[in-house]
Amino acid sequence: MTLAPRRPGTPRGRDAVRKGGRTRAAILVAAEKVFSEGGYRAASVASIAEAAGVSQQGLLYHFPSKEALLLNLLAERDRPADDADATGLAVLDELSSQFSSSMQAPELLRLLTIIVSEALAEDHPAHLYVRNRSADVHADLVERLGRGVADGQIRPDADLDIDVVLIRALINGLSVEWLFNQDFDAVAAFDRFLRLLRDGLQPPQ
Amino acid sequence: MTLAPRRPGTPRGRDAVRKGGRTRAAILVAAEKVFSEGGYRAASVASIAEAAGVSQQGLLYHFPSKEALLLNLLAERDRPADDADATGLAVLDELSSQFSSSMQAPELLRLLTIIVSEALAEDHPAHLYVRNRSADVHADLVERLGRGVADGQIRPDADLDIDVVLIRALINGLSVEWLFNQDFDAVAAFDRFLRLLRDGLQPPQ
DNA sequence: GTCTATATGTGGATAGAC
DNA sequence: GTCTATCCACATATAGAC
Repeated sequence: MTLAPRRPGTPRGRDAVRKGGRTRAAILVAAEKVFSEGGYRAASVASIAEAAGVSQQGLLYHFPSKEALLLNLLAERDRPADDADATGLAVLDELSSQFSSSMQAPELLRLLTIIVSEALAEDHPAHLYVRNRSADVHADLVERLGRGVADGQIRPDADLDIDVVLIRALINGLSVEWLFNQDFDAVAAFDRFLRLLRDGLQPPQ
Repeated sequence: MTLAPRRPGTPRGRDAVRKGGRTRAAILVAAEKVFSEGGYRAASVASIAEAAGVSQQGLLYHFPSKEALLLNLLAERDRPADDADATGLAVLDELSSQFSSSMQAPELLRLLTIIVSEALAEDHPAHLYVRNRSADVHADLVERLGRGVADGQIRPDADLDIDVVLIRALINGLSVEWLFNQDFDAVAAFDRFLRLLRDGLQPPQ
């Protein structure tokens, strides 16, 4: 629908194309779908191209390699929640609602969950990405929970590093379990854990 | 070293070969190693054969396909602990020591952990295996914990299905975390969780 | 920007000799 | 039981036309 002429390669100044154009967006949608089915290795560039409605080489014009496609996809979809700013025990409530939200986008959840385990291999294209992402999330949670120690909401002898590992491990493990078998209430299970943890964090009265 | 003649295909009656011969055993050892690195899909039959010291076709004489190799490996290595017979809250202590033991065999732990997520895909050769194995473990834990309800050790309103999901999800999640980064004490983290859970299971005094 | 054609590699599995 | 030789499907990526 663009009537004015435009030189190839020129960045276009309209909303619809602000992030790189229709085709590129369609490829990312297709990549999310196909990568989420069986991870990076099981997916082929051709199948993603087909799902996006372009040829394989049309795809490779926008992303120079399969690896670059995955990394761009992660950078674009795996955004940290920008409203994650609770501190102290309120972090636990925030985690509950974030977990609940993540299950409203099962395809993205499945993509991220599968990639984490697949990326255990050091030669996996997302190995460093997952490692850094985990470390960032960990440090952020420890820091924000830690502010609850300062104001006496959390007992001073709490080992927040261990508890944050528990939180992150459980989110990952429950996601796997839920992706395998959706007839249990993963949010209720997570909330059960958060109650147990809260009881363990509160100072003795 | 077998001096007596032996017809091909005849089952041999000696200890060293009770389970199928040296070559077969060497192939299973190699398969455990290679599959544990990056899962089923990333492994090639040729690389397993090379690690076992046979040709690819020598391997395929013993296992008719890559898929059969994985399934045989799982059937042979993923044995349930035969001394898992605790009941009530003692199940939690048993789980702690089982988890600790599993980390003494990091290669097997890595194999099993990676396969679980990889097998989320319905066309994965181990999909049904993992599904059934999880269900069996789940039912067994619920049953043995449940006997603690009968004798008043565990509060009668406990939701053991949810708590067993937490246990299994956490074991998987902590395994992933530990395989990524071995400089934290995964057993201490698991024990911390088990203490929280125990406090939540005990009847109000 | 998107395509056809193709280079190049690697995978799993079969046939048949020894 | 183990090997060599080979087949065939499929994968990623490049070259170049339009």
